[in-house]
This record gives sequence, structure tokens and C-alpha cells, in this order.
Amino acid sequence: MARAASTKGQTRIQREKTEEILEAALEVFATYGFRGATIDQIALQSGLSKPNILYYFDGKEAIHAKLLSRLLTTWLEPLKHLGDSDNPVDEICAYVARKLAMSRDYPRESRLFANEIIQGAPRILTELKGQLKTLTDEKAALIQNWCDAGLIKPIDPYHLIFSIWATTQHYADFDVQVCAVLSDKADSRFDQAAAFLDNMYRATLTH
Amino acid sequence: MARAASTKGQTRIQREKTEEILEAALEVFATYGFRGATIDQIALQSGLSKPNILYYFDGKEAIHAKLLSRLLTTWLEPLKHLGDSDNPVDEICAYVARKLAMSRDYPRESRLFANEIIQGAPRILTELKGQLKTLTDEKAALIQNWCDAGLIKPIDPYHLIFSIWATTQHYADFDVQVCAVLSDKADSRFDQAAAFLDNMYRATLTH
DNA sequence: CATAGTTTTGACCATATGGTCAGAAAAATA
DNA sequence: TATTTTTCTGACCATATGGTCAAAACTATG
Repeated sequence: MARAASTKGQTRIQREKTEEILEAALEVFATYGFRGATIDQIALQSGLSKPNILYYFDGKEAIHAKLLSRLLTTWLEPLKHLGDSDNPVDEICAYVARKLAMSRDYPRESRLFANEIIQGAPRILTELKGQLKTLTDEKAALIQNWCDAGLIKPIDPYHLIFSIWATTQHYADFDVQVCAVLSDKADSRFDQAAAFLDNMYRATLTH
Repeated sequence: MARAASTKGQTRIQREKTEEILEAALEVFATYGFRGATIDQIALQSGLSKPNILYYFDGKEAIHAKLLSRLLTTWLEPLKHLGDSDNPVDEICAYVARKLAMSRDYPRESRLFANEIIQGAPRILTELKGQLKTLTDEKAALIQNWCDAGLIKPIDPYHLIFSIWATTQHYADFDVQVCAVLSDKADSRFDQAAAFLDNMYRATLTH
């Protein structure tokens, strides 16, 4: 038996089933959190039997860990692309737009992450203090340079980044609430949000 | 036996124990979510035995329901105080400050709420579409009036409110992440946040 | 103090849940 | 086709969990 843990030499079936399980697990973990999710739910969602799932993964923890480790890479991707440019305001607004698009297109990933963080990030704290902090420090320094050069208004770069995470992820994590409040106007919520946020960050950053 | 459900004629012990249980339950539910929390944990946290807890409440659901119904009132309080005034910008910034203070002083309440919403608000959806929507509609109309009167820049009042909820609650719900990124600078995070947010919303709203 | 009412608990139950295992079914290989 | 390897499953186990109950401990009051 070749466990999915060994990344080399996987058969077609191993690759396919592993994906199906992760897809189902994402749905379940995002909705109920780690402790609230059950392997039976993942089994039901994926159409596989419970023992079959445990044939591919070494347990509930392992499935969750795999999802989280994948997620972090995807999640940091938009921030990585925040590059130097002659127009910092556009650069930041483009980042906001990318991040909002991720909330729209990958709400389950956002909720998986939110569940983990709210509950104290017990299984991802190391990565937060490592990868996430390193990247954020780097980009905060870049933004600080823009401030110092007078290209944008003076602001705290860290809290600017926090506010971007908060405002964009809100549309994935709190979607039920947003829809409840907007009711019939909810359909265009992502377009409205894009316009509002672009407007707000331009006002915040432009001299 | 007089169950806590009957709000009238409670003895001193009933009032005290009920509070102790709710206090412990808030801690546990906020950390693990509804499905992840166990009555045993609440028992341990409160120093009471499990059967004793079930003597005061009709089950896990009932404890959670009680917490949620209390919470909603407290939670909407800051928004209710968003009143008419000759300086709308100050008015909104004061609301932001109040909301941020709540994240600092009542992080568990914020997380309890966040857990519920992220998981689809199964036990509070009615209240969201009722109380929350009504109040938000009312305040959005007020803000719209300020826009129309030219007292603040034209913005979408609903998404302004969403952004305030998102940015302020972020400091309670994602506190672990904020601290991980700020590391040694984390101590003053709420003061920094207050300054940043005040600055951002003034820029967004002032002509 | 005696009695009635309230509060608390240990022991217990039914179900849910994470996980195991021997062997069957299917697929790859010789 | 025969054999080896991979994939899959029903039955099962140990523990965790929500909840019950009879009786004990405690408290207030006549």
C-alpha cells in the first residue's frame, strides 16, 4: 500500500481520489470547523466510504493539515504580487481587487482559514509567525518606502494591510450577513464592494 | 425545580449559577464553535458538574441560544447610538472607535458571533434578517441623507457599514494573526488601529 | 429541630465518532 | 490467463458526548 503521504510515484487513482477527498473536506471543514466536522460527513460529501478515506489519509488531522498547507500558498499569492511600480495607489487598489476576487471565487478557502484563526490558529501558528510574517514585513517595508517618498499619504502599512484583509475577506466569511442585510440588492454585492473599496483606498492613500 | 427558563422569581443561587455557566460557555463556544464545544468543557471551565449545568439549562442548544440572544442586543448597541449630528464625519468616526473598543473589551463575544456567521448563521438567521437588517437600513438611510446633503463624500452607506464591521471586528476575531505579524509591536495594536482607522474613515468621508 | 423545597452528584444510557482490520473486489503486471 | 499489487468495504472497537435519573446534600422556613 502506497499512502498519499509519499508525494512521488502516485498512481492515477491515488491522485484522483486524494483530490476528491480534499474537495469534499474543504466543503465540510469550511462549514463546521475542525472539531465540528466529521469523517462521515466528508465520506458522504465525497461519495467514498469512511475506511476508503482513511486509506488515503492518516486521519482527520492529516486531511485538515493538507488543506491548510495548500491554502496558505494560494492565500498569500495576491500579496506576493504587490510589486514596485510608479503608481503605488493603483498597485494597492489592484491588490484589493485581487483579494476581493478571491473572496468571491474561493469563499470556502476563506472560511477554512477564518475558522482556524478564530479558534486560535492551533495548527497553523508556526506558519503565521513564519511565512506570513516574513511576507507581510517585506510588503509593509515597501509601502513604508512609498510613504517616505511622498508617493502616498503617510499611513501605518501594517494596519493598512490588516484593513485590506478584513474588508475583502468579510465578503466571503460574513456572506450570510451581507446577504441578509442587502436582501434583494445582494446579487451585485461584489461589484458594489469593489467600487466602494477602490474608492475608500484611493481616498486613504492619495494626497 | 424551577428551571432558569422561567425568568420570573429566580433565587439568588439560580441567578448566580446561570451567570457562571453562561460565562464559561461563552469562553468555550467562542473558542471551539457550537459543534466543537462540549458540555464537559463548559463544566470544567465553570467548576460545576455536567448534570448540574443541565439542571439550569435544557441542553447545549439552550445555553448557546441564550448567549446569542443576549449578544445581539449588546452587539447592535454601538450602531444604535449613531445619531444625527452637525458633524457626520465625527459621528461615524466615533462609531468606529466604539466598535473597536468592543473588539478590545469583548473579544469572546465577537468570536462567538463570528463562529455563528461563518458557519452559515443557522441559529440566528432570522434575527439577522429582522433586527439587524432593520437597524442597518435605518442607519444606511441616515448616512445617505448626509451624502445627499453634501456633508460627506458620496459613498455606498451599506458597504461603509460593512467595512466598519470588518475592520473593527478583525482585531478581535483575527487577533492571533495580528499578534503573529506584529510580534513585539503587538502591545499597542489597538491604539495603532484606532489611529489608522480614524485616519482612513476621515479621508474616505471628508470632502 | 423538623420538614419542605432546592441544589448537586455519581452512575448510567444511547448514540456519535475516530479509527482498525481481515478479506473481497478491482486493476496492473507477468 | 495467472499472479501480484492496489483499492475498497462491512463489521467491528474504544472512546467521547449529550443527556437522564434516583438519591444525596444542602438551604430555607415553620
